Parts: sequence; structure tokens; C-alpha cells
Amino acid sequence: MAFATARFAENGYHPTSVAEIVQGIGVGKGVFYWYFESKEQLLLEILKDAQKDLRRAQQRAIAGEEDPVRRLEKGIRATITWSAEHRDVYRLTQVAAMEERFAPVLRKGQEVAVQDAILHVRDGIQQGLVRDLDPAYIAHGILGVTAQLARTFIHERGERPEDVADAAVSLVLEGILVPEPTPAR
Amino acid sequence: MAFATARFAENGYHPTSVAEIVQGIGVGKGVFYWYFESKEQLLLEILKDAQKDLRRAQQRAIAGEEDPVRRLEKGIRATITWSAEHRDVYRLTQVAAMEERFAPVLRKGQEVAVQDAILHVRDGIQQGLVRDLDPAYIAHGILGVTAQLARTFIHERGERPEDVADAAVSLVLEGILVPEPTPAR
DNA sequence: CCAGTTCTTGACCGGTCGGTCAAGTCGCCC
DNA sequence: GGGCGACTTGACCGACCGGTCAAGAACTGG
Repeated sequence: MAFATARFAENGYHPTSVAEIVQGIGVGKGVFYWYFESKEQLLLEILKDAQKDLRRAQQRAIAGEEDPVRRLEKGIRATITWSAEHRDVYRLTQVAAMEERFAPVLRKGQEVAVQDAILHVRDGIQQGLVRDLDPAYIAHGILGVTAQLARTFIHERGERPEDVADAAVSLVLEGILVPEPTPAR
Repeated sequence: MAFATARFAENGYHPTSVAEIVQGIGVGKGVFYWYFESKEQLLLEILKDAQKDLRRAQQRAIAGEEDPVRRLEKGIRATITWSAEHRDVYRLTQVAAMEERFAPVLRKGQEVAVQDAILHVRDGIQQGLVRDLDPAYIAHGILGVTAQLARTFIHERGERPEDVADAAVSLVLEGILVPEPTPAR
């Protein structure tokens, strides 16, 4: 699965043949079909494993943190750190996203992340810490910034995960505008 | 090209065969290879056309606007509107992104958008309107939010482009936090 | 009405793919 | 040692793919 992950991530799903995978690890094709039902099942298992692993990392990161905004922040940082440590897996999700067969799994994974985020956003709104916008928009906005910065600055440019995480958190929390002097207060 | 766009967007690049395309529009295979060099060239032309069209829409939207922050805002709105009107084209870019052959074209297109945004971000910083962060991070953050919200709320959930654009602009500009009372001022 | 160019057809080709399976090999238990 | 399930091999299969091309239709100018 590790080898297949690397090949899929680099080559794409269709261009990577089962023959290439088994040859790469030095076994016959029969071994592949002894352990996996099909090429499609292989990718599905890889994706599910990856999602489970990322979720675990996120949960671990926010454990014990009470403040909902800081939970969001730690989730963002954990996501970026994880994606830096699993470059090929992260890229694989991009690969799988365009295949209708794999979209449901990916959507489910993202939906889980969104629901987690929405929870903290709701808490934040109730405590007066977060602006009273639709939590779903906020959650997806957070995911969007995080994924884009990770993709560009970690995977394409190889910058330090901490710096990227700092930028992501800063943008998510405060936006891009210089704060108004808030004169009417 | 329109038919192929729809098929590629729905099925993916590899699963959509040339035979399927020519059958769908009721011509022989020879016609395809009379007008296009290869299947790959077809997709490249579609992508280039789409990028040109999107860029034109963005330029038209910000024309005549002086304020850099409002230029960014109008760019965001134009992007979301365009992506709502060209659902399949937009989805096609996701499809093409995982194919190494098409990645350069897409990267170039995104790089153009980023450079445009960076320009306005720099202006905004110089005029004291935008926080003094790395313009590249800001620009990619803007793209990330915009793309994610468009993908989720327009393409998957069919919400009104104006509402999605409002949310994107609001998140980008002000972040998610309730503004501090700024006591130390 | 014909010659020549442009355009169209679809059978066909070499190649590759995911998947099968008869033929083993290996390791363990009796 | 022998019998049996667990595991492995790779030649092979049918299907399909992108691309070719001989054949001819349709149009054009003279």
C-alpha cells in the first residue's frame, strides 16, 4: 500500500497499472489479487487509512484544549503538519478527487472534518469569540485556506510547516484587513 | 470542445475515450483527428480557452476600480460568478490537476491569478489598508477560500452565487474573529 | 462536368489494461 | 514424510484504448 500510494500520487490512478505495482515490489500479480479485491479497492483502502490517520492526528492535537478558537487553530496546525509529513498521501487525495468512484469517500472524509470544525465554530460564536456567520461557510473557508496554503507552500515550495501554519491561522482568524480603529464603540 | 468538456468533467480524462466523444456528437473518428492533434491536445486547448475566459471576466470586473481592496473583492465575486456559470469547466480544472501533463498549464493559470492578486495586495499594504503579511500567502489564502466555497456551495449544493461571494469576501477581509475592542489605542 | 482539394468515414492496428487461473511452492500439523 | 491449506507465480484472456489510413463523399473553381 505504501508503494502504491507513492505511484498513484506521482502518476495518477489510471496511468499506474497493477503490473507496475507488483513489479515494483517484486511479486507476482496473483499476490496482489490475493490481498486486494481490485485496483479500485486498493485505492479505497489507502484513502480510508489516510483519513483515519489524519483525523487521529487532529484529535490528538486538540485534546485538552478548551478554548474553541484555539481548538480550531490547533486543528489547522495539525493538518498542515500532517500534510507535510505525508506529502504523497496528501497529493493522492487530489488525484482521487476527480474520479467519481472515489469522490464519496473523500467527500465523507471532508464532511467529517467540516463537522468537527463546525462544532468549534458554533462554540466560538456562542462565547462571543467568533463572528456570527454561517458556521458551514466558516468551516469550509478554514479548510480552503489550509488546503491551498499546504498545497502551494509545503508541497510545491517546501517551506517550513510552522511558517505556513502561522500564516494560515493568521489569515483565518483575522482576515487580511488592517483592523479598524473601531471609533464607534 | 463543449461536448468533450462535459464528458471530461463528468467522467474524468482517462475514462472518457475519443470514441465516446465522436459518437456523442455523431461524427467519425477521423474528424476528431482532422481538427485535433491528439486527445491530450484537445484537453489542453479546452483548458487554455477556459483560463483565458475566466481571466477576461476578472479583468472586466475590476476595470475602473481604484481601491485595491475593492479590486480584490470584485475579483473574488467575478471568480465565483464565473465558476457558477461554467460548472463543468470549473470541475474540469480539478480533473486535470492530477495529471502531470496538464499540471503546468493549470499552474500557469493559477500563477497568473496569484500575481494579479499580489499586485492589489501590495497596493493595499502600501496604503495601509491590508495587514503587512507576505503577499503571496495572502493571495493564495484568497484563492483557497474562493475555490473551496465555490466548489462546495455552488457546485455541490447549488446555493446562490451572490450569497457565496458575500461569505467569501467577508471571510477573506475580516477573518472569523469578533474584532477586539482594541483597548490599547 | 471534371479535376483537385477539403473533409469524413469506420474498420483496423499495436499496445496496454484489469483480472483470471492452472500450476506450482511453502510451511505447518499429524 | 505426507497431506493440506495458505500463499505465489506469470502466461494468458477479453476488452478497450489512442491513433492510422485507404476509401470515398462533398465542395470548389474553372
